[in-house]
Amino acid sequence: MAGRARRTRAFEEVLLQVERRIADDGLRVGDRLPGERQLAEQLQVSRASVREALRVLETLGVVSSQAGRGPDAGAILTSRPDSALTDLLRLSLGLSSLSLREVIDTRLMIERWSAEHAARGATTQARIDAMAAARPGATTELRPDAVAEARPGAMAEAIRAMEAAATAEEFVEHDIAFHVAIAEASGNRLVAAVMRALRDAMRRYAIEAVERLGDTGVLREDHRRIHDAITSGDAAAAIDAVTAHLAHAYPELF
Amino acid sequence: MAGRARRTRAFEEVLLQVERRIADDGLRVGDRLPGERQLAEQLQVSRASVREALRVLETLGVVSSQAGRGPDAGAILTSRPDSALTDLLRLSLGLSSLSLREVIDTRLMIERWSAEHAARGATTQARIDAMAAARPGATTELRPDAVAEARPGAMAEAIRAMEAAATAEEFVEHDIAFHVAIAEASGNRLVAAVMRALRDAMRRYAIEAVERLGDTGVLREDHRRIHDAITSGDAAAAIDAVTAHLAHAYPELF
DNA sequence: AGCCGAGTATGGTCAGACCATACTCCAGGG
DNA sequence: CCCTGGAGTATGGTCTGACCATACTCGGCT
Repeated sequence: MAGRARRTRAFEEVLLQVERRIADDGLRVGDRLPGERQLAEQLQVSRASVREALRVLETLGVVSSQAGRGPDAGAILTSRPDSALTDLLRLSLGLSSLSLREVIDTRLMIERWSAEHAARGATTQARIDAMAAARPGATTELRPDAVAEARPGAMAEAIRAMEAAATAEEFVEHDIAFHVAIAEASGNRLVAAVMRALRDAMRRYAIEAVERLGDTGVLREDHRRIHDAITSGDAAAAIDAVTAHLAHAYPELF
Repeated sequence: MAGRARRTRAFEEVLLQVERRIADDGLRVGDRLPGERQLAEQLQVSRASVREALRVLETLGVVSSQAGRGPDAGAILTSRPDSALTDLLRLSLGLSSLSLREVIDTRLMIERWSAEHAARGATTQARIDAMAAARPGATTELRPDAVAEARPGAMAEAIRAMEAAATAEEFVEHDIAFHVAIAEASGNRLVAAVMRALRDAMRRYAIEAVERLGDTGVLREDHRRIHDAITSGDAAAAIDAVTAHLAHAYPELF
């Protein structure tokens, strides 16, 4: 080893091996990884190094650890990229390595895309409803076989909740639910995950924006327009509506 | 603690405290965190727990650790969300929790947006060139104060390199560089980071697609069209060109 | 049959040691 | 005076071994 590139750390080797094992053994969500002690012995590293690798995988939303015994214990493969994305964006914003402007521009891109595709998909809403009926609960887990994560009534429900919201915090909470529902209705889980992460990371700024605005009437009216456009399958109107909505929410950036 | 929610682990507490310290002390990229031993004593946890937290932050691209002594040693705050995004996407694809279709649809969204904004920004290219002249090197670090990461000649350079590529791997390498350059030319670092992550995570599939295609003539012609549209500031043409390009690269998905 | 406690496998945490790395500083020679 | 080389040291990287907390498993007792 010439030494100009840092020697691979032990936990990185574990990471590689675990990823290779996932690919080679065709491991799927729900499968279990070997225990920390066993993995340490197999890979000839200390348990501490194995733990660091598992912590990384947990951060990336790939595994979930559970103490105790039985089928649910140990490191289980999962798939929740949302929280990793959220942490990433929140910390990047905190370090000012991303400007609010860039984040909101990105959000506008995603909102327009989501609204368009949600509207286009509205014609097949009946099919989605039928599949959604089989959903076990409000799990946020991304499941490989799910065709759509969309909860049919989620958008309307969020609109109602916003009417009843007493504080900016409450309002923003349901506002996030509304916009995430649109992204989920687009049928693309990656886009939905990014939307969720963006909104979670921006929560603080959204609350400030609402407080600065004072009256949420304009925003609520926007939501109704967006909802109507999507449910009636009018993609062009949906795009216009979300664009106007963002301009209303962040007038200083437009 | 009622116990229904798992007790916070030690490293999570460290994570919270470090993030709080970043916010409260106004730490910026380049600043140093206390050493592992010192942090462990301050927070009354073991060094192993501190290390697990640092590993998480490193995964999220927020810190970078360097052994030894001096100003560059220790845990330094950085901002490289790209690799975290890449790992996230690659592992999600590996676990089949995201379909290739979803990833490519997302890519199309970003490509269209990037091409459009890169074309719009082409008129201010002279200004960007001037700022780029002051760039120290080809660092991939996201710097807070950078207005644009765009390297002026990057697109043309990648096009030339693709002409000379002998293998699918080589071709894809420069293809990635080309598309990332477009995203960087849009001036939005978050979008550029997502593009880079998408392409890195998809590298394997892109190589397969190129091999399946056999002849890269169509793709190379597309690249020229895209480049021309962007440099001439024709946003509509740029959008059309990238859309056609993606359809050529993945005919089976359109 | 049912319940309850011992056993045990699993992750969570800690303490302490040692190694590798890379800068700092100072003594000695040129 | 400057330069060079080695000792000193602060930092991350790794390992060992221990103990705790949790939660299932199993067997024996009622």
